[in-house]
Formats: sequence, structure tokens, C-alpha cells
Amino acid sequence: MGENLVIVESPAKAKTIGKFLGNDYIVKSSFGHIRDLAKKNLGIDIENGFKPKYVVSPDKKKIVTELKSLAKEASIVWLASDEDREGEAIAWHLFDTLKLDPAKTRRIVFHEITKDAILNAIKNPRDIDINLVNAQQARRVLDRLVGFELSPVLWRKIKPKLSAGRVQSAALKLIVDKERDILKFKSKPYYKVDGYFIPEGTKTKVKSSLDKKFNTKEEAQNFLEKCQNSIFNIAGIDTKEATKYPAPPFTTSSLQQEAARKCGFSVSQTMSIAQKLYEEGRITYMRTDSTNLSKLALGTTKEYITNTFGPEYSKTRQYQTHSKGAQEAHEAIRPTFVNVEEIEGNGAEKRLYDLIRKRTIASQMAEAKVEKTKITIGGSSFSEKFHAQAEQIIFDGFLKVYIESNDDDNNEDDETTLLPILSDKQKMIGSEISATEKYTLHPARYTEASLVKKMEELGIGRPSTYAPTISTIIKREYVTKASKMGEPRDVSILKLSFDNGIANPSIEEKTKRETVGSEKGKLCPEDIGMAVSDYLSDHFDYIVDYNFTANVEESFDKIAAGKLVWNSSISDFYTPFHKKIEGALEDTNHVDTSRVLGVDPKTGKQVLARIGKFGPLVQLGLPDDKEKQFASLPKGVLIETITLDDALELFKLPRNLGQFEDKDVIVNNGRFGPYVRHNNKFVSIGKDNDPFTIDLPTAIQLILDYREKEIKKHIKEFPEEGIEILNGRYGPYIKQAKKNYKIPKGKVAEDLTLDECLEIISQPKESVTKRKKKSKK
DNA sequence: CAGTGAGCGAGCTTCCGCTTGACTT
Repeated sequence: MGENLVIVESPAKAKTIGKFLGNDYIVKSSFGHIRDLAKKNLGIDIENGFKPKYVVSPDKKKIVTELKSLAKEASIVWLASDEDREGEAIAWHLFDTLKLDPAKTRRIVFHEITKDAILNAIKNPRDIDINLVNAQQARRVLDRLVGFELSPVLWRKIKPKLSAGRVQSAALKLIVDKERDILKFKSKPYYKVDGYFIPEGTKTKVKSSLDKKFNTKEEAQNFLEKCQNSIFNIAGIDTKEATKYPAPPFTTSSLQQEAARKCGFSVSQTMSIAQKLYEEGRITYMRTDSTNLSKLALGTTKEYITNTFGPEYSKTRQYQTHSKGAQEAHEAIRPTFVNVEEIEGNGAEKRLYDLIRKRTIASQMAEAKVEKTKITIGGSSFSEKFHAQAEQIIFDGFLKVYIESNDDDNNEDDETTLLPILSDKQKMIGSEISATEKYTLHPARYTEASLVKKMEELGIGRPSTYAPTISTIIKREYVTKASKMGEPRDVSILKLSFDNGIANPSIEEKTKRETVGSEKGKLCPEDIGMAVSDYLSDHFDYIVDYNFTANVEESFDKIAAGKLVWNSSISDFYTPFHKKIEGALEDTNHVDTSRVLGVDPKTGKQVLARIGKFGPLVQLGLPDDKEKQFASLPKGVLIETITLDDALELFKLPRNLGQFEDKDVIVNNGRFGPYVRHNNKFVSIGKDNDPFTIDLPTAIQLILDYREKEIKKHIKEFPEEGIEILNGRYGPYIKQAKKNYKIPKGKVAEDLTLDECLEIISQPKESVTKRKKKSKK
């Protein structure tokens, strides 16, 4: 048996390192942190210098006992967690929890998983850096204090089960602030002019756009009229050589962005695919903020490029990490074996691997050389200029492998065309000039990936938390991932055509219906998210401030350098913070989320929109009014954006459609969507019908369909015991007294006897409680 | 898988960062 015990954080890492180290070493993993603050009473003894109360996490008990017994037998225990704040703390927690003997314990670190790096680390052990550990304790305690004192304020002021925290509240604020910018934004029409010309002596049509945009149709018309009597010629040719550089290899954040743009993966999808690739030994670790590549990787990549494309395509580079607060404990994300072109696996895994591999290769390739040509076309009767651009690749370099994409999908002005060889002053023959009405677009909402990019820039959150943070704010219903329909607009197009270079005497005008400003899969705030963010901004502005993290990081750095005592630093923060919390709790009033929309002309009552117990609603009548009417807001409409007319429309429900079988047929909006009620039966009307327009015959048909389905639903029943066997969404099940029971595998629903049903019912419902417990953690 | 409403009880909810599983009701 091995005499040495090496403990790392990840099991996949343990496996690789185990191979390098051989039989004298047992390599085990701690699966990340093994202890955390107790959940009860904050887990912090505030009076006693913020002393943390640590408990072994329930899911880590097993691994801790295993490590304990292995450590007892080992002659040396090597703590090999990452070389950053969290990693140092993991080493210290292990040391403390496993009760290791200092004389037999070594702390080692390495940034890359190569044999050399690990052997070198073993030759150079050090002690646990307690200052760095204290910086982590400060980080942990601060986050707990902020989260567990701020959240209860929200429970009392807005709604139970809400949450606030240093990271999630800053992320939410980014989304809410963006929405406010959009609400403030006024879309303005303008006219963009495109000119198509044929250089004299050629047959190529050159597309160009005018350097001036017109605000009105008259101005655009005016310009086109000037073009009718104009001679066009080239007013300038500007040729420049430009260099394009490859992007650095992937970090977590940049991988999430590119995978979203190029493969359409969500942030969490990308991470779970990457996790799989990592476990299979295809790529290096996927949660990293570093763009660094190991010497080994640099060497093999260079060799690969030289052999595949030739030496002129190779250029070894090491990139600087620019992101705020980067800790660089790992390498960049790269393929473990760069010459493996394709891997086994499903389509998504193959695509992500390919992306990572090409990005890594490109990062080590020569820059591309391009020749950029800009031509300017002028007219004899106007001073504005048309511009066209072309780009010619002189040396492709890294472009052979990889082209980075960007977020601006509607940046038309940058488009380039192929240009024929031209000379200055050359005559250009008019072919078509058109002025198209466009609308200025509101700022773009965040996608998951662009939010991550912004968070990284601001230093908010870590590679391991980007995806979970987004899940949290979606789970709290602060934001949703939604697609926004654009607004339909009538767009005018003015067109001047030419016949053999001679302008038509008339300018043609057309109107086209277009949707302006539609967005897909964007993060949109909900009313509750806006209320929470506004409340926090009003009362705890410095916590949700984008610079809060950056500021506390500065303190953490000082603690790590031994220049600041961690608990006195926390105390400086806590004293004023806690005072504010107490102040906020003293005022027991709920946050007022209501907005008065106006007065209902029919009843003279006030109409307001607010957040109710079950979500946002509109209300006809003030709280004091005896008779009130409620309606919940439709999806995608905010309290801030709903109008009086929209609200009045909503109050038209419930509608009585008439009688069927001597009973009223009533249509209304329910918790689970619109429904028709008849004889105390509720029938969902589905997506194809609109509750505001549905008529009696359609409703009756829905009721009849429902009855037929009900009959099919009943497989068998034992009325004496009140037992029914029904056909449900997940197959047949047993129902008694409003409770449902699963039919065990291997039994046929139709053949069940009464005794068998009773037996199934008497058995404890294990699976349900088990599942609930698990999803809670 | 059930269900179509808007002031009661008691006790609970919640943070950020490390890591990887495990249910298909």
C-alpha cells in the first residue's frame, strides 16, 4: 500500500495525478469544500469576533471518514488543492477536520496537470498560508452576513422566500437597470440611403451606403431628387494593410459566450457538456479565469500547427488575463491532446470539443494580414458621400482555423463587398439608390452569456458560480428568459431606379410592414425582481452597487497579504450594515408596489396595478372599496408598462357566454391559464382559443371533448372504498381521497383487484418524500 | 398530477464557492 496520501479537489484530477505518481501515492479527492458555516443562527458568533461555526456538510461525511482513516495510515499527507483563496481554505479545513499532524502534512500547489509540474510541486512543499485562509473566511462570513440578514428583510417587506446576496443582487440590478434604459428609450425613425453603382468598364455592382442619415421622408426624397441629375464618380480610394489577432484560449466566461453564439447552448448546458468532456479526459478543467497554457500545451500545439499548416502559421503566445479579481489557479480551457481531431460522444459534446480545440490552436497561430479598401463615391449635385468597403486576405494565419463571433447581430454598416479593381475619379454608373426607413433600436437586453461577460468585467461572481447565479435569479422569479415580440411598423422605402445609367423621372414609394426590435431568449425582469432591486437600491445602495465586490476584494487582498486582520475588517462592515438592517425591520410596512393607472369610466373607480400574493395583478377599486375586481397581469406585461386600456380589457373577464343544458357557461382566466366553467367543471381552453373572443358553440364543444376524455380516463373503480384507477399524464395511477398512488412496475392497471389496490395504498409513499428532500438541498 | 383564487393559526424560507451526482414522478 502507498505511504503517501495526496488530496485534490476533483476526482477526475485525482485519477490523472494518480497515473503520474505511481504506486507509492494514493490520490484522493475531497469533492470541493468539505465544511461550511452552520445554517442555524447564521453560523457566526458575532459577539466573539465573528468566529465561524463550521460543520461538515452532510454529503461530505462519507468522504471525510474515508480520508480520516487513510490519513491515519499515511506517512505524509499532501494537501494539493488549488492555489487560490478557496483552495487554501479547503486545505486548511482538511487539515483541521482530519486532525492532521503538522509534522506529517505538506501543502503543495501546481497550476497545470502535467507530470513535471506535479513532481516539481512535491519537491517544493510549503505551509498552509493562514493569511490567505483568513481572506477566504472573511469572504465566506461576509457573504453569509449579507445574505442571511438581507433576505429576511425582503421576506417581511415584500414576500417570503425571496433572497438577496452580494452576487445575485448585483446581477439582478444589471438586468433591471437595462430594462429601465429600455423603458426610457424612445425609438426614432430615420432614413438610411443605399447606393448601387457599376464602375464604368466593368459589370460588377458595388453596394455602398451614404454617410448621412435623414430624419424625415422629405429630406430623403429631396436627396434622391438631387441624385436624379447627378454624375457619380470615385472620390477616393484608401487602401490599408491591417492585422488581425487571434483571441486568447477559453476561460469559463468566454467559453460560455462563444458556445451560446456559435452552438446556441445555454450557460448551464455548456458547463455540463464541458464537465463531461473533462471527466472523460478530453479537456482541461472548465471552471477557470485564466488564459494561460502549460508549457506542454504550448509545445504540442506548436508542433501540431507546424506539421499541419507549416511553420509560418505558428506563433507561440501567452495571453494576459484581464478580468477583475482573477485568481488563475488553473490553466485556460484546452484540449488535453490537441492532435485528437474528433472525439466520441453526442453531437453537442463533439461541437463543444471542436470549439475548444480550434480556439486553442488559433490562439497559437500567426496573425492574419488583410488589405482593407475603402472607396468613396461622390456626386456632382450633392456634398454627401457614399462609402463601400472591401477586405482581402493577404495571409490567412489563424483565420484558417477559427473566427470569433460577436454580439452585434444587426450592425449593417460594417458589411463588406467584393470590389473590382478601381481607379481614382473613375466614373460610376448609377444602378439604384434607395432610402429605407429604419428605427433606432433600444439597448439590447442581456442574454445569459452577455450577462456573464458583464459580471466578469465587473468582477462579480466566479467561474463556478456564473451558471448557478443565473439559475437562482430565475428560480426566484426575479427574471425570466423570454422572447420579446417586436413592434409592427409600417416602413417606407423610396427607390430611384436607373436605366442604363439614366435616372428615372419618378421616385417610387413603397410601404412594407416590418417588426422592429424583436429579441430571442433574453433575460427580462419580472415585477417582483424590479421591486426587490428597487428596494435594495433605495435602502442598501452600497451592497447592490457594482463596485461593492471590487471594494471588498481589496480588503480581502490586504488580509491575504497580512496587512489587515480579517475579523476587524468584517466588524467595520457589519456595525453600520446591521444598524441599517434593524432600521429597515423597524418599519413594518410592506413595500408599496402599486401604480395607479387611472379611473374606470364606467364605474368611476380607481384602477391600479400591484404585486399580489399570487403575482402581479390589476385591481378595480381601492382597498377601501367594498366591491373589487381582480385580474392577473398577462405574461410579458409589467406593472410599469401596463396601460389603463389594457387593464380595462382584462376586467372584461369573467364572461358569461350563455346557457348550456340550463347552466351558465363562464369563461375566465385562472391560475393555470384561461378556462371555461360549466356545472362546476373546469375545462382549460388551451392556447388556440382566446378567452376574450371565444363563443358559446366553441365552448360547448370544449366541454363535450372534456367529458369524452373523462370517460377514457377512468379505467376501473371500487366505489365502496372510494378507489379509482385513472389514466394520467404519466400513465395509470390509483386515486383515493384526493391522494394518488403509483402502480408498481410489473402490474397491469386493468387487472388490479381491490385487495391489491388497498395494499399499494397502505404502503408508505417513500419515493415522494425522498425526492423532496433531495431537491431541497 | 391536480387544479382554477386573493388578510389565521406554526415554522420555514435565505448567502457564495468549491465539487459531483441522480431522480424520471
